[in-house]
Amino acid sequence: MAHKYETVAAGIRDTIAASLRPHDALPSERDLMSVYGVSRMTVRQAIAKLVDEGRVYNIHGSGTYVGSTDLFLKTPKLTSFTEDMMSRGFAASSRVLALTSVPATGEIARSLSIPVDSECTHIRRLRLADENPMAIEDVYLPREVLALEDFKLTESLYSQLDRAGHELHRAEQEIQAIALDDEQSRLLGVEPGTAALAVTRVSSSRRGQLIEYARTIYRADRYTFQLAVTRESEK
Amino acid sequence: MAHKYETVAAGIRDTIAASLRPHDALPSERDLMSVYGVSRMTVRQAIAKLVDEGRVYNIHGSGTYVGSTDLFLKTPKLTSFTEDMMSRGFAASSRVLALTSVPATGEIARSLSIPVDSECTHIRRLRLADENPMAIEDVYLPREVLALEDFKLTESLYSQLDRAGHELHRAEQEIQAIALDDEQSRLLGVEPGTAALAVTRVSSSRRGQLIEYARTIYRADRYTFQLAVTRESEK
DNA sequence: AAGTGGTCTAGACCACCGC
DNA sequence: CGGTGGTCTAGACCACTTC
Repeated sequence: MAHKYETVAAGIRDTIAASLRPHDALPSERDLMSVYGVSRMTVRQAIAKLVDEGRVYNIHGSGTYVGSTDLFLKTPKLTSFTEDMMSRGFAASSRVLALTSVPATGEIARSLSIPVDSECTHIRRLRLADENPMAIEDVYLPREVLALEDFKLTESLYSQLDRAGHELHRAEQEIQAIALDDEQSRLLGVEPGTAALAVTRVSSSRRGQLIEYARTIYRADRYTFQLAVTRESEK
Repeated sequence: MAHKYETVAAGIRDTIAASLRPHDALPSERDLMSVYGVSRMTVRQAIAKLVDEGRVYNIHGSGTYVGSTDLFLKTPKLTSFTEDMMSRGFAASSRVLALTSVPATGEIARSLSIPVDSECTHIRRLRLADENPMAIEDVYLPREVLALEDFKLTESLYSQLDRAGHELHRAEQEIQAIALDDEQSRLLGVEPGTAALAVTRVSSSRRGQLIEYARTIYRADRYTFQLAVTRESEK
């Protein structure tokens, strides 16, 4: 536990779990200062982290309160399919359908800011959750990021990118509803024309370098997208 | 402009717009202190706000940099349909399809933590963007929150809730892909069986009181959901 | 009026990056 | 090694809620 505010945040989490119920008030920030022997700013940083996690909320002038247990979703994070399935309680696996080098189409080139027809590594996988088809995933990477011959089937894509110095940090996603074509429905094991969720993602490194263009098509009956939002209290 | 950090943030925004390009470095925090005549914490608070907006990013030990212009989506906020359409460049309007008092179904009662069959105000509207059908919206409110006879067709639902002391603050949304049934497709002006996006939302006040259960069905060809995510740098 | 969270100051030291 | 952002202190005053 490196930083003090993390220690404080962990302590508050434990207090909540042990003795507080939703909408109960936390001790005041000044009380927490003396309890943990830290300055007020450190307490506030700890509380800010808990707010970000959705565990507590503030009311100016009144106090800090425990959030409702049922509304406990935090803002979604950039995750791999495997991580996403784990958090949903499934075991992830996959079948590689294609592993090729392809020229970038207009859409992919524009999204990754690379020239049209420049070489990309394309990985198409059928993604399974508890051995059942869940999604079809197409990932495109500029050859400079990961060359086809360097990709290892046995290691997760993200850890290979990490090792190559292309750690992902941020992504923009677009979520659409589509109707499955014949091939997609066959792979996912549903009727052609069935509705499905399509998530298009462009991921970048901390430095803003565009790394990955991915499109994932999920079975609508097995996958939904969840998301907590707050009202922008514009100032 | 009440607070200093907002003034600083606005100043930095202007600087970026006037003279910086993506991935250019901002002045260091210590420089910004003297430029704006504020303490370091105030500078950091301003930068934190800009990071939240997706305009800049930090690299520890190196500097603060301007974000890519094209990836400029912030995390989605809790908005009314009208606000959402405005931000997408459409003029919103609506046609009320139904305005009734109904007993809460199991799903709605569970979501709002009220007894099954307790009375709810139900508002069903066809939502239009630039006069074209965009979505069908069903909103359910506990009678205690807003009684049927108190609802005014001429005023936005959210401002009525505000006045009644039920200001919305947070919501959880679930996004699904569905196939439209006959009635839905007729209202939206598309073929039956077409894929559509369904967003189910449970909204609560700052105090955690559950206020609103809403389900909105969007035409998939006119509406997509956009969302920026970051990788959880777990510590 | 008392107590709460929100903003702000003027310092300090640490962890990391790049030369 | 110098400069950067990240953490932290010990105060202060302000804005808001509650009684």
